[in-house]
Amino acid sequence: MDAGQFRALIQPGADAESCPARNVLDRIGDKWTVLLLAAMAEGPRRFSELHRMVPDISKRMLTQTLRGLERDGLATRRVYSTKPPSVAYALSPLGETVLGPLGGLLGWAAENFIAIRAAREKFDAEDEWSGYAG
Amino acid sequence: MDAGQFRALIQPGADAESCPARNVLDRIGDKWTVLLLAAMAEGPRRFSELHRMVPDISKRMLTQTLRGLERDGLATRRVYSTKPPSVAYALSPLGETVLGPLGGLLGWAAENFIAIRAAREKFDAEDEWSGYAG
DNA sequence: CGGGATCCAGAACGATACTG
DNA sequence: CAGTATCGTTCTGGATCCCG
Repeated sequence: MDAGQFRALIQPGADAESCPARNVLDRIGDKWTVLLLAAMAEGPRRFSELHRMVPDISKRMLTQTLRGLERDGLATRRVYSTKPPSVAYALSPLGETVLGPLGGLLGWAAENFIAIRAAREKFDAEDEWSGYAG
Repeated sequence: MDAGQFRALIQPGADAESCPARNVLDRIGDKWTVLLLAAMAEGPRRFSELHRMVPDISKRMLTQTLRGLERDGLATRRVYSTKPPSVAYALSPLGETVLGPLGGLLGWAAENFIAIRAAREKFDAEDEWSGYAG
């Protein structure tokens, strides 16, 4: 993709509500959404199963994040009236389609993480000298 | 990409500091980083130029976000000792490489935004009925 | 088991004023 | 012009308790 196309995707001047880029970034930019998309990538999972796959999430955020995905049509929620009740979450067809683009970005992250870390450490080291006070 | 590869990119159980996925998402998930990457996609820009391209950012956040990009090695900062001084920001070679994967995700957002909006409105409409109290 | 309700700490962000 | 410093707000997410 060239730079011009890239700028078009941002819609400069558009408010956050009507900008597709900001909308999707607001969702995947939160703390847990991507982890849960990954957890559901291989198939449906129960609530407690998702909680085990992402151990450091609180029940509150697990519920809330799944609600958000369901609201956006990326995941589906099915309730089974067993005793005690069980609930299964799965990616919707739409949700499946995000795995490709998202995986591309995460792949980039994995490939370049070393370089990023190195840049960070170098930057921080130089910053220490600029803070030098004699 | 298949689901197994997707899960590998997440590194379940890894702390946020050492997880490439969480690191890159923490950066692009903030309010301004992607807008600024887009603004620099076509070439170097001056500080005030970036401010005009992203009008609703405060100077504080503009500086802070650019610092973050510089720290991660995605952007470069060059100071020209003119009078008054001017500063130019540009994508680094590493920064250029993120435009592809990021553009893929933003393209997905643009393509599916209508469907997401529709799902949202449907979900919210049904929620109103579940809140019905007689 | 799968949540909802409430409270609270910290981070992110905006507004304003000041500076070399 | 290109920032820095400070303050105040808003927003996010964790902790805890309660429910069918």
